[in-house]
Amino acid sequence: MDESYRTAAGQPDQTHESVTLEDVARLAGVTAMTVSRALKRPELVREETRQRVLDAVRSTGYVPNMLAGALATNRSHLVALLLPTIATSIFTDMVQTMMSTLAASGYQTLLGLTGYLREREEQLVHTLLGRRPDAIVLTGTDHSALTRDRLLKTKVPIIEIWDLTDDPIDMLIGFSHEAVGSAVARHLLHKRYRRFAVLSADDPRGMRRSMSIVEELRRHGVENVPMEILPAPATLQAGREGFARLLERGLPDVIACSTDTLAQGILAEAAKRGIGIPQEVAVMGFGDLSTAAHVHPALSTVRIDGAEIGRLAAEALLQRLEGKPSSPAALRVDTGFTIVDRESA
Amino acid sequence: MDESYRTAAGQPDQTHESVTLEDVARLAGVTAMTVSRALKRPELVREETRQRVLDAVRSTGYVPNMLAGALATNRSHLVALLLPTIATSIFTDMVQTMMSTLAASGYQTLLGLTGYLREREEQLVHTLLGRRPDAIVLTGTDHSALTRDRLLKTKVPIIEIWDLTDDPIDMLIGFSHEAVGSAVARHLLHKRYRRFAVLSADDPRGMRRSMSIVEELRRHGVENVPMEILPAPATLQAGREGFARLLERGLPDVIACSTDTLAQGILAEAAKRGIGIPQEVAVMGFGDLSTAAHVHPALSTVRIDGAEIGRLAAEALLQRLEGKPSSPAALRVDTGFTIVDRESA
DNA sequence: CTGTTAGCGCGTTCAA
DNA sequence: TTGAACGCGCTAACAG
Repeated sequence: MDESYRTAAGQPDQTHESVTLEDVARLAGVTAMTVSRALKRPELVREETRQRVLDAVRSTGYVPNMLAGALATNRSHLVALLLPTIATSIFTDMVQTMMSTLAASGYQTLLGLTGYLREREEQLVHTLLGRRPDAIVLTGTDHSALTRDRLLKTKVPIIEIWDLTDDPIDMLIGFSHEAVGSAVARHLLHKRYRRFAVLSADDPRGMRRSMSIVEELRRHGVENVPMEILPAPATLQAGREGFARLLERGLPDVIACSTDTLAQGILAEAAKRGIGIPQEVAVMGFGDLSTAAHVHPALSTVRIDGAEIGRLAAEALLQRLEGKPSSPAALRVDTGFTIVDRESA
Repeated sequence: MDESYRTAAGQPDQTHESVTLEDVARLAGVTAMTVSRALKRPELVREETRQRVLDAVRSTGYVPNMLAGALATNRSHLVALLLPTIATSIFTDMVQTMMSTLAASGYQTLLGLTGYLREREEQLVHTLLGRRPDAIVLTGTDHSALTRDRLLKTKVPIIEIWDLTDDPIDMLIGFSHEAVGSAVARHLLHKRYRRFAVLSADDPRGMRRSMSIVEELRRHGVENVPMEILPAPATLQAGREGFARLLERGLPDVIACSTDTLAQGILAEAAKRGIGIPQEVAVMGFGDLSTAAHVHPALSTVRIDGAEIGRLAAEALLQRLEGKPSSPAALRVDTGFTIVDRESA
């Protein structure tokens, strides 16, 4: 009987073994409440008892249960971060900066990878909402209708980063991909290139940058710019393949890439084929400041400052979460970008 | 009175606005418990009531509060993943694979970045433990004494990945960095190079690979191998600088790098200086399968399969968390590595 | 098949 | 300065 009853539990015996406030309290000869205060509001507890409590904490190895804490206070100290992928270096600087800034204020980051898929993002938003994050960070501004709805209803602070739009869900920090594209086009025209080509990964923002290049060129009378599109995320190998395909359509003066990684792929394939970069073909990239800074001496590129986006986003969230009740105005920041020419670098 | 009472709350009015089981239950004309069952164990609920419940869920926009659920069941469905950094591509494949495998079984990932710092890891382990994760994944096997202690006491399943050791905390999936180093050395000797150099980032495992190269070379009679060490994480720029410094000590036949990124830095600097790779200097890298697969046609490299590590780790965890109570034996897997020569590729 | 009771661990809110 | 009672939202266990 006893035997069968014990095994009836089914799940492995996850004995609730963890030390609780109560355990610490008993050892310190106080109430759970006092222990809680000693840890969170030390100034409310007499020095002596506080010491007894801290000793008890140490000797028991007590670790506060944030699940319970979050449930009781309705503050999870969790920030949900939705990112397309970490397979490309483009976001790494932003992520590192945002995470460490948040961590410094006691917030942890719950990461969700969308793979540039809106349905995935939709599902992730739903699941992550279950953790009751104190804030949500979304990459991009293009979401499913359902996602937007859910998010607009929530009172959770939301930041969309890495893009601009006229109707953000809440806060917004990013830059215009159309502006990047046309700036690239004008830069290349200014440098007197004649025969252009575009190599793009098919992620939404990369495509917008690329299309914007094409359109700006057209506005300046350049038609029929060859363009190759490869599946996201952009990889070295994709860059090599794309370059090979572009070559079949003739050697251009310059190739504009949606990302530095593709540009580097071109460098690799060019080395293999003995094509001189930038003598025979110039290459232009796009990327995060820290990774792009020294990409390759033969490369020009568009730099964006991922770290700044991460820092601004984290600070805006913290302001909203911990700041004074004075209604925090809607935030909208254009972080801009910089064109770095290999010759001027 | 009423007025002052309301503002006395201090914190911004985080009105507990979220829909609860109770709300749904009321609408569906059942108990909270029935709603819970309808969602988690549908087979225990009559089809008709189940439908009523689901309708109520939809019309209220109910999202289960996993904080409360976790507290009640002592299962958080959270996996803590401690990683040195995401600034290098070396871990990305592992992370993606692990996260998606876990996500498929309803587990979310809590990321902690240690920056290769043991104190940081120690602190992160402490904080993350507060979330009561169902499992913990650590990168590497070298932890502070305190971290080890804490982790050994916990009953939470733990996996150390990306390395091997004789006394793992719990489960272990990785490969030997000493073996990588000596294999690289033998490979290069076999290819008849004479003048060697080593370029390494100063992260612990990278250093072990590099030192192992040097030692194996010494065992074969090659002494005084020049070695440059750069701060972690490895970047393109670090590779360029390191290469420049190595050149000051004379041009070697081959340079072995602790990471592909450094190797690519060498390629960039070599291109700038007009040094032919691999004609004048051969370069050897090290990296994750998917990113290293097509690094550069001029590069040889050591491939490790990050995706496999991620998959194995996730599956081992799931097995332990959801598997049959049959005591899950200690797990230890050597995932090995492959040397890929540019000529044989 | 459904409801009731109790408790997960913590913090808010009073009272002492 | 400290304690007692209660509730956060959910689910295990048992009763019906």
